[in-house]
Amino acid sequence: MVKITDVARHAGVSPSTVSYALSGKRPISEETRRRIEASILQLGYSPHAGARALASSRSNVLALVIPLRAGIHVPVVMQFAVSVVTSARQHDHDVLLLTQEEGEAGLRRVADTALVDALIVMDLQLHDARLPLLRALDRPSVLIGFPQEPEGLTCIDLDFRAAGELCVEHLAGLGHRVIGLVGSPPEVYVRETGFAQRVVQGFTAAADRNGLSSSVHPCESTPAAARQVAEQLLRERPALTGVVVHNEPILEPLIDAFEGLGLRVPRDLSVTAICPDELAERARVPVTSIAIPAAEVGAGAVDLLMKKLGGGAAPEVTLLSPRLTVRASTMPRP
Amino acid sequence: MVKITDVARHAGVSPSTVSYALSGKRPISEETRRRIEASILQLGYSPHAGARALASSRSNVLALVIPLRAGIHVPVVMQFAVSVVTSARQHDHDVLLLTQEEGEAGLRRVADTALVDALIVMDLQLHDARLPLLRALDRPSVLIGFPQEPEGLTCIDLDFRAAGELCVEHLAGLGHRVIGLVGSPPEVYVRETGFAQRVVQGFTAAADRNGLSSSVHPCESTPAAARQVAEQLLRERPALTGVVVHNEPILEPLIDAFEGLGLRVPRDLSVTAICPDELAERARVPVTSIAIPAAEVGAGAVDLLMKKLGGGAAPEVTLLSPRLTVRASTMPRP
DNA sequence: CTGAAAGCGCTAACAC
DNA sequence: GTGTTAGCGCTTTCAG
Repeated sequence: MVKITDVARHAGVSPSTVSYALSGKRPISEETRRRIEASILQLGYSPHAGARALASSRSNVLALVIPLRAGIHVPVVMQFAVSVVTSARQHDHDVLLLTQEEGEAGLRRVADTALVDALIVMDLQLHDARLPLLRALDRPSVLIGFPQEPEGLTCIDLDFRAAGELCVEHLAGLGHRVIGLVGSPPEVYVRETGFAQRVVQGFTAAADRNGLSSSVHPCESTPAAARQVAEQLLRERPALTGVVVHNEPILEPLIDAFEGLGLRVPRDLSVTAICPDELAERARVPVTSIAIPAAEVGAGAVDLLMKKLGGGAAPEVTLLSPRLTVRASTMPRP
Repeated sequence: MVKITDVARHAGVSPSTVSYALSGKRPISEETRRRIEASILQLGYSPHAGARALASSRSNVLALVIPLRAGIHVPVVMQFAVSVVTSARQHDHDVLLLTQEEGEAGLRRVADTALVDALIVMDLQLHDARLPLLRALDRPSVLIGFPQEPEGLTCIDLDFRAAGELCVEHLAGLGHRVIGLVGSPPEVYVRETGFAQRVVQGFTAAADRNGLSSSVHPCESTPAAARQVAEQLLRERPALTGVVVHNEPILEPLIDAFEGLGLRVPRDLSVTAICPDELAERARVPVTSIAIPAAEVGAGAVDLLMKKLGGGAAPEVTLLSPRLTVRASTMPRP
């Protein structure tokens, strides 16, 4: 193995000069720098990560905790992960993958052994057991998602409240006056990440603001439940012409159910959703939707972490603005 | 930060004794071990990963390269990844996540800097550009999937040939005499991972062995193509009663197409597939299928790597036997 | 702008 | 069964 002393000798300089040439932490004469670079290339030198970590107390590795819980949409998680890795690499960092399974112990382990410099945690519960630990850890962290109390933490996610509002604004702009939100399963509104509640808040607020008649319908993620909600909606609110869906698995079944009941989308009923683009695109009728900007969130999380690692302060709350993509499932009220 | 000398002093032993107590690399008296463990707990000691890596030339980290290519089924990739992480942890290793994007440079980087001890590479092309590098690297690696020439490498995957055979045996056992394989898009048979070819080989061999009349139909992954293949099959092979599908996206569309042409599944036509269970389960008619045993493959890959890291020899080829799950889409020939 | 040298915290001979 | 100690390869004062 070729080491820094080999390079130094070969270039006729001291090891520290090579080190500084590599890190840029002090000025090196053009001439010296070129000689060093040539030697590195010629000898095929790569600094030893462990030695570096030991001497500098920086591993240049980030931990990424990915969720395993049922009900999460896997492709989106993958998008987050890829985006985090890509962004991390741009900051000369690597990414260590942790599963939710290891829980607090895993976080503590990689932090305490100095395996990683910082952590990114996805998929937070409103009252996550890991929060106290994350607050206490000597290493910075960024959370993707929001717990009940973001105090003392750094969180980033799509602004789900604004997403709910934006869906309503879109429908209102098309002239719809009676709308419904078909939401996540009831239990999601109780525990979990709270994003479901925020969608409801945004939906309701925007509906009120625009003078729309609105109603909210939590719904299990089964076709049968979707059918039931569709029937109920038509029965109770015959003037309904707009629906917002925030429940990935039943997007298609719900549309099927409405069509089975004689409503054509979008002729009789406009449908918007908060869901991954791929799902919205692939539906029988491509659905006007707001996607989770996984790439932006991932990159943003890394940027925040880098700022903190650099000693800077990061905002506790970072909300990304939703963007609505108009597709074939919405049109002006008949 | 509390270090090994602190623990040693606190426990009244030498640093090396603490080290050996931790690694188990030499016998420690019961009494001493207890004192050390108590001190570790009391002081909250965690060994510094970098220092460890430097002194032992072992980082206890594995690299996992995940694919990004279009056409791969994301949930399966995630299953692999989770399984690798879980298995690695059981061997006291962590997992560094690399994306395909970095290519050879990424592999070289993490290997040369001694960031990782070994590598797992997913989603190999038949003639993968990374193969020479993997063969030359001073660190062991395991490939999930098979290149054209596995010589000098260690590969593991589902036995796709046996999977093709098993589907046919199942249909033959139900009395079907005329069967077809609806396969992956044509281009997949040319480049890519070669698993598609192996399914065809198994399918054809088993059909011949059982005296069945068989035909193979590559198919684009679009509903339109699926419809076309269905029509063609009915036209050219009116006696057809069994179909094997090896093309995830069109599994449902193909069944729809057959039903649209007046065939009921499974009454008139038995359908089996090679695809993730979730897909097979969720179909309109739950499909008898062979899944990719992602958890087993991931765990197997880690086991092979550990064997190699331990200085042992690992077989070049490890094929996992397919398991067929009977669901509602197959029944005896009418 | 460059060098010398003292560690970083741990492991693994080597000694007993 | 335990202790002593020499590194592992790099970074970073301190000195010039």
